[in-house]
Amino acid sequence: MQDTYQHTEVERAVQALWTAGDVYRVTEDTSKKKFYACSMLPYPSGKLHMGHVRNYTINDMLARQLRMKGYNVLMPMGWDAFGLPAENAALKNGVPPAQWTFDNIAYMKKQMQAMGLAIDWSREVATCEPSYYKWNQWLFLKMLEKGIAYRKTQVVNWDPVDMTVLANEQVIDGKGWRTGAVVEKREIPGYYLKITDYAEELLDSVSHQLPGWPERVKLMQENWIGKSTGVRFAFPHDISDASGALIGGGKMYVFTTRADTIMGVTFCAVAPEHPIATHAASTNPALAAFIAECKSGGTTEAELATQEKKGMPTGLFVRHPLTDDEVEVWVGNYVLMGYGDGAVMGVPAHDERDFAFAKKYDLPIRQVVLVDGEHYDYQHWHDWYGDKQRSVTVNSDSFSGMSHKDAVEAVAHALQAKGLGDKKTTWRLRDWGVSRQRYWGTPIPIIHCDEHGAVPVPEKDLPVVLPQDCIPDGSGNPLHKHEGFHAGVVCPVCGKAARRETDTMDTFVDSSWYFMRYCDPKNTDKMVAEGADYWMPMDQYIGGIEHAILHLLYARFWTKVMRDLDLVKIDEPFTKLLTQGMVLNHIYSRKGETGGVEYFWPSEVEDIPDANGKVTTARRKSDGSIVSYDGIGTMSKSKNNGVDPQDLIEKYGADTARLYTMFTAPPEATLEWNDAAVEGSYRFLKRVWNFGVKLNAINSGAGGANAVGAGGLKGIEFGKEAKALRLEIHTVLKQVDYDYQRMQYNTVVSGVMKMINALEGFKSDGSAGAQAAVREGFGILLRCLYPATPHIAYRLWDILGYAAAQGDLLNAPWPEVDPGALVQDEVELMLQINGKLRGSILVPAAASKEEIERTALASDAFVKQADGAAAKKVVVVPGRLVNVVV
RNA sequence: GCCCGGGUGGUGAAAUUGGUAGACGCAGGGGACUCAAAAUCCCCCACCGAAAGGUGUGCCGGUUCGAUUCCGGCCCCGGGCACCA
Repeated sequence: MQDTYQHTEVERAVQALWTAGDVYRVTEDTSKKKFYACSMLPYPSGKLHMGHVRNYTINDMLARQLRMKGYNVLMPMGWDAFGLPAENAALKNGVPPAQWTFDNIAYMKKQMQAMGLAIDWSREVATCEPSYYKWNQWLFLKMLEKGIAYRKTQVVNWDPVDMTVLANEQVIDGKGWRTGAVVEKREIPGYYLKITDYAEELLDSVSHQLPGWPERVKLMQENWIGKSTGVRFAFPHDISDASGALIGGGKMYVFTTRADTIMGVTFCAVAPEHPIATHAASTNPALAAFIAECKSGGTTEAELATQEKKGMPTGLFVRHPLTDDEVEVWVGNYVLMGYGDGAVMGVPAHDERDFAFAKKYDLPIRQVVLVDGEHYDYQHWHDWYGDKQRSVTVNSDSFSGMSHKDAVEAVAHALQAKGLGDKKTTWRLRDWGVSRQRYWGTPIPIIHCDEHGAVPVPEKDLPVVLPQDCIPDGSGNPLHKHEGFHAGVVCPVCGKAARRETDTMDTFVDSSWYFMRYCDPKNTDKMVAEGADYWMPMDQYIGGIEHAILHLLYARFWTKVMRDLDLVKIDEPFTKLLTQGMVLNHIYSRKGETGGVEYFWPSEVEDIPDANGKVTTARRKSDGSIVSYDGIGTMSKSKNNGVDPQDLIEKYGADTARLYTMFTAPPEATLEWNDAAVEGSYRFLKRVWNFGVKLNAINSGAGGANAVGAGGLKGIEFGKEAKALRLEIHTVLKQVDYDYQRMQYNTVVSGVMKMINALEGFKSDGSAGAQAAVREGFGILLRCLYPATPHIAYRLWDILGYAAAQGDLLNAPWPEVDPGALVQDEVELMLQINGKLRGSILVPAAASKEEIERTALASDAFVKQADGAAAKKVVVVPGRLVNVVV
C-alpha cells in the first residue's frame, strides 16, 4: 500500500479493473427490483463543464448506492447531437457539422470515463445517427396519419440580407447576429404537433401522477399549460372585403375571461395581420405604414410583453353584441394573430393593459364593476383591479348587481341566446411547431409534388438520410441549396419529379424519447421494444432546472402519443425528477460592428468598479480593451464562461472533483462557481487514505486478520470510549441514510467528514472492542463515501481486507444502523425562559413530560434566571427543549 | 412584462421544514513539529460589549410560548417565456 494518496495511480488501477470486468453492463433481470436512473443527455459542445460534472456525479452517487442496496440499476448515456452550435462551428471553421460533432463526442466520452461514472456504454445513443432519427421520422408519419401532425403558417425571424430564418438567440437588439440587418417577422409554412389535444391530460397528470416531481416544476408546467375558462363571442358587423363578401361572415370573434365586464367595452383591438386590419389598410396609407412597423421587432413573448403598446384606429365599426352600440376597431401591436381569434375586446375600466391603452389614446372608460362598493380611482388601480371575488356589476342594465360568477353566466347565456357566443375553455399552451429551416437535424420525411402536394415518404423508404457533406454558409436554407438532397426525388403517389422537404425537425423531438431508446438501443425493427416495458417508467430523472418546462413537457406529450399508438404502456415517463441548480459564472462580452457578440473568458479580463464599487465594465488583460460585464449566468459554450473540469481532474483527480462538486452545494441549489475550496476536499481524501494506511499497519501487526465481516461484532464487549465512537458513527450513518434518500449529497459528504473526525479522535485502548469499533467505523465510512468518490473507496476497501470479508465494493451490502449503538441513558435539553436560551438540563432519556418539567423548574439555571417569578406555562418538546413562560 | 426559484458569518453552506442559528468545510489568526519550508497535527474564529448581557438568517410589518421556517408588503439576484439546448 502506498504511504501517500496517489490519486492518478489509484484511479487508473481501479478504472482498469472496472473496464476489464465490464462491470456496468446491465440486462433486464426480473428477479431483482429495477431502478432506471438517468441524466438529461448532453449536447456535445466540445468539453464537459462543471454543470455536467455536477449532473453526472449526482446520477452516479444514486446509481452506486442503489446497486449496493440490491437494485438492478441502469445508468445510460447519450448525445443530443443535432443542433445549431454545430452549424455555427461550421460557419466559423469550415468543418462539416458531423465531423465537429463526432470529434466532440469522442472527447467528452473520454472525460466522462475519466470521471469514473458507472455508465453502461453498450447503450450509448447519438441522436444524429440515422438508426436513431429514423424513428423520429417514423413517428412523425404516424402522427400525420393520426392528424396529430399538421401544416400551417408560423411566424419567424427573417434576416433580409442572408435570406435566412434566425433563431431567437441569433437576433440581437432586433438585428441579425451576422449581418446586423433589422430582422423582420415573416410567415412561412411549417409542421405543428397538436400538443393542445393533450393539454387536459398533461395538466391533470401534473397533480395526480407526478408526486415525485418538485413542486416548483409542477407549478411552472401548470401555469405554462394555463387552462382558463371564459366566453368566446362575436361582435357582429357588415364590413366586407373588396369582393363584397362579409369579412369573417360578419362576425368578429374575441375571447375573454371577464365576460362580466362586457358592458364596459369601449373599443376593440385586432392584430396587425387580422383580415379587418388588412382590409382597412388597403385604403388607409397611414394604417398600412403602422401595420408594416408592427412587423419589425422580436417574436419572443418577453419582447412582445415589454414593448410599448401602440395602436391606430381603423375607422371601421362593429356592433356590441348585447347593446348594439357601435364599437370602433383599432389595430393593436399587442394583439397576436396566433392566439385565439386575433382580436380582443377593450374594457379600460377593468383591464390594466386596456386602461393604459385608453389613457394613451384618450378612449372612454366605462366602469361596470365595483369592489366592496368602492368607486373607481385612477390613482389606486392596483388596490382593487381584477379582484373578482368581491366584485359586483353596476351600470350593466339587466346584468347589474351580480357577482363575478353570476354575471359571467348571465352574459354567456344572453350571448348564447343571440347565437353570438358561448362558454369556452382555452389554453395558454400552443401547438408545437417542429419545422426548422436548418441543416443539422432530422429531415422531415415529406416530398412535395406539384400535383399531390405534401406527400409523406413511404415507411419502407425510411430513414431519409441527412447528407454529411453539407457545410452551411449562413445564408438561405442549407438543405434547399443542396441539390443532391432537394432534387432528384419522385412523388410517391404519381412517380413524377418532385422536391424533397428541406426543413428539419426541432431538436426537442430528439430529446423527447431517447430515454426509451436506451432500453433497447440497437433494435432495427422497432422504435422501442420489450426493454422499455422492463425499465420504463424511469425511476429518477436528473437535469438542469432550465428544462423545467419545454423539454419535460414535450417528453411527457411524446410519451402519451407513443402510448396511444400502443408503443409503450406508460402514461408518464419520469416517476421522480431532480432539477439540478445551474452552475453559474461571470459573463463578459463585446458587441461586434455588425451586431454580433463576442464573449470573453472570465480570467481574460479584470473588473473595473465604478464610483459606487459596482462593476459594469472590465478590461481585457491581453490588449487593454474595454468589454462589458453582463453579470452572472449559466455556464455555456456560447457565453464562453464554462469551466472545464479537466484541470481539476488532472491536478487532484476525479474523486476530488466529484467530492468537491457534491460538497459545495445541495443538488437543487444554484451554484456560483468558485474552486478556491477544492483543496479542502483533496485534504479530506488524503486524511481518509492516511487513516487507511494506519489501520492497515495495525491489521498487519495483528497477523493480517482484518475484519469485521457480517456478524463480526457478535459477542464483542465495547468499553465506554468504543461505545461513544459507535454512537457517533451510527448517529451520523442514520443521518447519511436520510440524506441519501432525499439526495442531499452535500450533507452526505459532511457526514463522512464527521466520521473521519470521530475515528481520528478516537483513543484506542487496544482492546478487541476498541479495534472492532474502529474497523467497523471505517468500513461504514468507506461505504458511505464510495458513491461520491468510488476510486479511493474501492481501493481502500480492497486493501484493508473488507472486500475479502464482505465482497467487492460495487456490490457490497449497504451498512445498517445498529439500534443498539444509538441507545443513550441521558439526554441534554435546552432550557428557554420566555423563548430565550438560558441554559440546559440533563434528564434520563425516558423521562416523562412531568419529570422534565420538574427538573427544569428545579434547575439552577431557571432559579437564577427567573429571579423568583412564577412559571405561567411550560412547553416541553421531547428530545429538544423546555420553554418556561414567566 | 408574466411564471418559478433564491437571499443565513470574511466565504461555500447546515438546521429531517415551527423548537439550541451557523453543523461540516474554505479563508484567516495563534501554536506544535522542522535548521527552514512544505506536509501534518492542536487551539481560536457571527456582531457589539470589559463583563453581565444584548443584537443577529435581504428590508418593513404581522401570527406564535417560540419564526431562517408561516402570513402581508417591498428590494436584489438567478432560471424560463415556445427557433440556444
